[in-house]
This record gives sequence, structure tokens and C-alpha cells, in this order.
Amino acid sequence: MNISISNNADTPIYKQIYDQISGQILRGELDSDETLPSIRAIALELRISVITIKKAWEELEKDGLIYTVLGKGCFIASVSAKKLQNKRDEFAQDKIKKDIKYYKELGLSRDELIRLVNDHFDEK
Amino acid sequence: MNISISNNADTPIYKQIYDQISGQILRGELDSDETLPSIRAIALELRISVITIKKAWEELEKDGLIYTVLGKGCFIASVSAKKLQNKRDEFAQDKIKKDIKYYKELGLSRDELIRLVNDHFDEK
Amino acid sequence: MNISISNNADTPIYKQIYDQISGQILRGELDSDETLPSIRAIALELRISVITIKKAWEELEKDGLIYTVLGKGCFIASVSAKKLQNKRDEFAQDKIKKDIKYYKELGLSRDELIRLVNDHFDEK
Amino acid sequence: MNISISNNADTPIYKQIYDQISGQILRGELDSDETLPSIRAIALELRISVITIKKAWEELEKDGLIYTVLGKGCFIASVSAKKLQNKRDEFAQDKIKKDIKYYKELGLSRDELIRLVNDHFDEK
DNA sequence: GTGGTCTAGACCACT
DNA sequence: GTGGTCTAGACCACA
Repeated sequence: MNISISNNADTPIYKQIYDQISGQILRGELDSDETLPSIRAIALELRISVITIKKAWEELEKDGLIYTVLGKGCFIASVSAKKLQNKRDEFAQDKIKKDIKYYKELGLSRDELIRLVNDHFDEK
Repeated sequence: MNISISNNADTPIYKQIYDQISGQILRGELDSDETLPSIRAIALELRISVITIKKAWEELEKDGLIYTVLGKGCFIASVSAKKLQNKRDEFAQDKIKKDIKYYKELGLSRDELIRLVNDHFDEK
Repeated sequence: MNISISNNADTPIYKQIYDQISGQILRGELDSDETLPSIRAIALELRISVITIKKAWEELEKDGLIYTVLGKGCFIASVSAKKLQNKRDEFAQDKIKKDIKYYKELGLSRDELIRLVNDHFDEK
Repeated sequence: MNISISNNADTPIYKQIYDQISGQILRGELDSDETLPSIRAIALELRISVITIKKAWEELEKDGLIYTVLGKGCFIASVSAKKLQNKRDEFAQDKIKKDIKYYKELGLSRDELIRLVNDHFDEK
């Protein structure tokens, strides 16, 4: 499980975890029914509170990406590749709408925005 | 002064105001040294507290977009067109980096992201 | 009457005027019973409100530095050189106490403070 | 945490708090990453509003003296001794320039000012 | 008239 | 528990 968190970012920690895990699932890097590490293990590893991870897990479960079996642990939900793709698209579209609104508020044209994407996509 | 706020959004009200005013300034829709409506006038119009607007004003002042003169009012900072453009770029680049990080996490390729931009740019 | 004001300073305008006029009187640059320019004349010259100057005049009168004759104007109070010196000392001591408190809070020693004075006294 | 405030002073409460905390940090009396008492705790102790303290905290954060972690608390920023010294000097120089301007306006000579400093430095 | 500060309570998000 | 935001009213300083 590769997760990196930052205390300085303006995104809350539980969201950082959620984004990274959901990303790994949506990209198909984690197999169905694979076991997620225990909350405590992650809490220790990342030196954060179990409550924070619990919050991330809850969001993932709400979105149908994982499921928990009481007393056994958390598992990756088995979702068909097609459904996965749909979820990915849904997530991306939800975000792009908000983002475009902001760039438009800044006065950027479509071409300027696309140039910006091209300029920064390969960075880092 | 066109400002619209939503109580349901997850962005705080002061941020909504900040975004809209900064947008108008950065797009050059407000002239230098133009007087902003008084805090109280806006508070009445939008039916929010003066403190909330004050907060937005403070952020705008911190970013050098407006300045306040005690007892006289608040004014658009006089910034050269070039500097304005720089600020706009700076704001846009700060955001695009974070956004791209997220889209990559979702597994989108550059082309998919650009198609997404093209599909939604003219909406609404 | 030489007065210069700044909108950007954090000292209010009426205080800037008060400080400069009181300074000129305390340094003996203005003779007793000399007429001060009319409030309106100054207001025009400095492009500020008459109310602001009125406020400064009130403070000066309260401190016994000027007196107003209704319908005739404002005049420099006739104060003996000795009294003038006393007032000057009083003003300076009031201020030095507050200032030293602040420098001490910053952790400056007496010698550091004196060096600071020496370094900056001849500037500008 | 030693803070004392006065309701009668002409400096706003948030400024009084800012001055005292920044003083303690600049004098090195508070260690890096030390936790500050919670906003609410201070509010209760000093019997003032949380917002007032928040305002002081924001100023301190703006000046890079503290940092806040959402949901965890506020901490003293880790600043090297050298940087601390620089900040102290910067604060002191900003003030001394204004102060000297005033004393000069009163007609004090350098020697008179230094005598004043010597006379009052050990008081109280 | 303007902005600057403050209160006393409230609700929410995050840990 | 923490900080983040907001309200509705108040009083003051400044122009």
C-alpha cells in the first residue's frame, strides 16, 4: 500500500488517503477482493489517527469501491472493468466542471487552458 | 458589483466572494482605483455578516488586489496590465498543478483530459 | 505651513497633522499668537476633509498648544520657553516608556537599542 | 502561556496578544514545534472571544512565527536562531525608523534621545 | 458616511 | 478534542 500524506497541503488528510486509494482502485492496480491493510497498521505507518483512516474508508465504502467485513477487514469491491471506467469518468467529470468554472472566472480561454494542461502534464 | 453566493456550497462564503472579486479584477473588469461598495452595503445586499466580507477583503488585500483606506473605503489596486496577467498566470498555474495531479491519480491520460476539457468548456 | 500627509501610513491623518504642527510649535518654529492658516485653506491644499483638520486642531487645543477665537481663526498659544521645554519632555517621556517596553519585549538589550538609535538617527 | 490584556489600552486586544506571543517567540522563550494552548482554552482564560485570538493567530501565521494544523492545533514555527535574529532585527528596525522620526519632530537631538533611553530603560 | 474591533453564541470539518 | 466559519448586533475611530 503506497500512500503519502502531507500536513501542509490544503486538502484534509482523510481526503488525501481517499484520493490515492480510489485512484489505485480505479486504475485497476488493486485486484478485486484483495485485502486492505488494517487500519491500525496504516495508522502506525503514517503516524496519523485511526479515526482519520476510518473516515477515508467510510467514503470509499460509500462510493462502492471497498467493503468491510466485520471482524475480518476491508476488501476491494469486485467491480467490472466497465463499471470501473464509468466511475472514473464520473469522478473526472464532476471535477472538470468545477475546475473549468474557476479557469473561466480567471478569464482563460479554451486554448489557454489546453496549453496550460500540455505545459504541466509531464511535470514532476 | 455582481456577487452571488450559495449557502449550500462546500466553499466558505468569504472564499466565494474572494474568488468572484479576484476573478473580476484579474479579468480587468474593474478599473484601477475604482471604489468597491462599502462592506455594509454588500452585507445588506447579500444578507451576510460584515465580518464575512471583511475576511474576503483581507484576503484580497493580502494578494495585493485591493487596498483599504480607513474611513474612506476600499479600492481596486492599480496594477499594470502586465502584472495582472502575471497574477492570472500564477493563480492558474497553482491550480493546474494540483488538478493534473488528481486527474493522473484517476488514471487519465493527457489526451483524455484534453478531450474532457473540450467537451465541457462551452457548457452552461 | 509645511505639512505632508500619507494615506498609506498606519497613523491616521489627523494624527500626522497633529504631530507635525505640535512638533513645529515645540521646536519654537512658530511664534506666539501667529495665525494658523484657515482650516479650509489647508483642506484644499492637502485635499482632505475639513473634519479631519478640525480633529487635529481640537487635539492641539486640548494640549494647550493653540487657541481658537470664534470667527477670527486659530492662533499659536503663547507659552514660555520653559513651559515649551516641559511639554516637549513630557511628550518624549510618554512615548519613550511605551517604546522601550516594546523593544524589551523583542529582547533587545540597552546597548542594542542605543546602537539602533545611532545607526538610524541620521538616515533620511 | 503568559498573556495579559487590558481593555482600556488603545491597542486592540488581538494586537496585544500578537505582540506578547511574537515577543516570546522572538526572544526564543518558546521552543520550535511546541504546541500553543488551544484557541478555546485561551478564550476561556482571558475571557475574550475565540475570534479575537484567531485574529492574533492569523497575524502570527502571516509572519511565519506559528503554523496551524487543522484539527490538531497550533505550533511554534521552527525557525533557525539566525532567522529568528533576523526577524527580531527587522521588527526593531521597522519601529525605530518611525520612532526616530517622531523624536526628531519633537526637536530632540541624538544625545537627548540617548539620554532618554538610558534614563528609562531600567524603569519598572 | 466609512472601516476596525469585539462579543457570545452557534454549527461544521477534521483528528 | 482541535481549528474554521458564520451570525447579528454592538461600539469605536476615522474622514
